[in-house]
Amino acid sequence: MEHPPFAVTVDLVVFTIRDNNLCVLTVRRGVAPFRGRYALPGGFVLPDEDLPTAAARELTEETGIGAVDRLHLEQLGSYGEPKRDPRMRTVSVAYLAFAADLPDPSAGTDAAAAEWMPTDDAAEAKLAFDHGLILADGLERARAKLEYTTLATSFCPPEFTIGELRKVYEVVWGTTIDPRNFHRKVQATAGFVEPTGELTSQGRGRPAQLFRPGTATALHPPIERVGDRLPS
Amino acid sequence: MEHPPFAVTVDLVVFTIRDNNLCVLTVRRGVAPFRGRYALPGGFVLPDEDLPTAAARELTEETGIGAVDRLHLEQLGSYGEPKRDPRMRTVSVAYLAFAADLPDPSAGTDAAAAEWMPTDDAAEAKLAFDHGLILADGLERARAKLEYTTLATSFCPPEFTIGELRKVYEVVWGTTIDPRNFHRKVQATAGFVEPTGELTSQGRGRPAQLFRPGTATALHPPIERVGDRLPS
DNA sequence: CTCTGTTCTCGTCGATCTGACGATTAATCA
DNA sequence: TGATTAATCGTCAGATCGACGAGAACAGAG
Repeated sequence: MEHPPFAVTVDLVVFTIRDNNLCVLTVRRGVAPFRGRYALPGGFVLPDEDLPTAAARELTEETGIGAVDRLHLEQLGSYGEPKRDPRMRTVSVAYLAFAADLPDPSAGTDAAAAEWMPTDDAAEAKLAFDHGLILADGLERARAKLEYTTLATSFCPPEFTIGELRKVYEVVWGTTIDPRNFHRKVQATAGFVEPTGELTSQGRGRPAQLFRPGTATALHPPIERVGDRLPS
Repeated sequence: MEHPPFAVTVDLVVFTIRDNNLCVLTVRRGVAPFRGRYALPGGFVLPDEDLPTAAARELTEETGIGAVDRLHLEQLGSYGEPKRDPRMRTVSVAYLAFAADLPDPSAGTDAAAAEWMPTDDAAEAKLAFDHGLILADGLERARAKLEYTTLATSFCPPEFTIGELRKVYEVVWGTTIDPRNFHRKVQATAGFVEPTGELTSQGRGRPAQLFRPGTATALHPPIERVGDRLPS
């Protein structure tokens, strides 16, 4: 039994929240196949490169997002359907990333093709290859992760209010959450957030306390994903 | 940018429970590298084969376990560290499977090298390649899955008692669980188990009701993984 | 046959958590 | 100044959980 040659790629599902919308990072393809269609950023793994390294490199190359920024990166899964790429047999290892709101990737970098697209639009845009499936899997993973981990803080700036953190849950889940119960829950979970001792001075309404991410990574007990689903 | 050639393999972490022990399916390698060492079953993906198909095929070829048997199969993750296989650059897609107690794979099949090994022994046996890492990831995934899914029934025969189901949790988690609270919890979760209406006639103690797996796949709320950790 | 040990099954009780929601505080906006 | 908005603190009833008591129904020992 020989070992048939495969091409191995990494693809990235990078989420952020912009303007109260969950957005995914996309690139417009300049070459066939799927020329002109939107796709997830990604590319071939180099001969001497680890998979997470390849994911980080492709992200930087195509979008200018560097390791400098606070970024969560985890493996999502692999996709190897024989005809997923009409050119050759490929297996793609998908990675999932959560990013705080970042400057437009198209400004000032060599990756002018990259842009943030609301996930609703991306679902309708018929992404290239099987990237629509990968995006759907990433979305479900992201929603599930908010339930039992502290990763929602990855969507926030270094210092944030509990209201901003709640907005993350509401945007990703497409629900509304009672501010009072959420506030109680977050405060009661040791290590979720740490107070900085300072207050916000902007926006309307009563000023809010500022918090930093805490040291905990898991939520016990989790934050249940229920509530009124918004029409979207 | 070219596409460097990779070999793509599937590796399988197959768990079952034998004699009150969580066991993993292993094969003894007959060729270099790692000749004579134990490894997870697996092999190369064929040119026109989907990844889950390759996993199922390798499982049948190497162990005789067919699709006939009740078996849960899910993707665990991919491993592509450049030097994980000294022969060539490979990426392995690992799959995780839960099986009910099955006959010895070495009996009557062409896969005489396969055997069930207690996970504790496997952790000490220094598996070939990075299979020790893959096993550890599979073990953690399996333990987590029992918390919030109904997959514990995959370890049971088609009809089982609540006591047998509880034993699955105890063995996989290495804990003891209060039989009365577990009984209440399982009964209160709609769709977890369905009564067959019959009783067991074997074993000591009061006969127990027999159950089938229900239609639910997720547990809301989950069964918390706490309790007295056994020394093991 | 009786006793003992084992396992299944049903219940109770207090602590904790949750969802719904009232009320106050402190800012901005008209 | 009054309306609006958002943050924060409390209250309360219902659900759930862990710890544990108690009875039921079997097998095996003496």
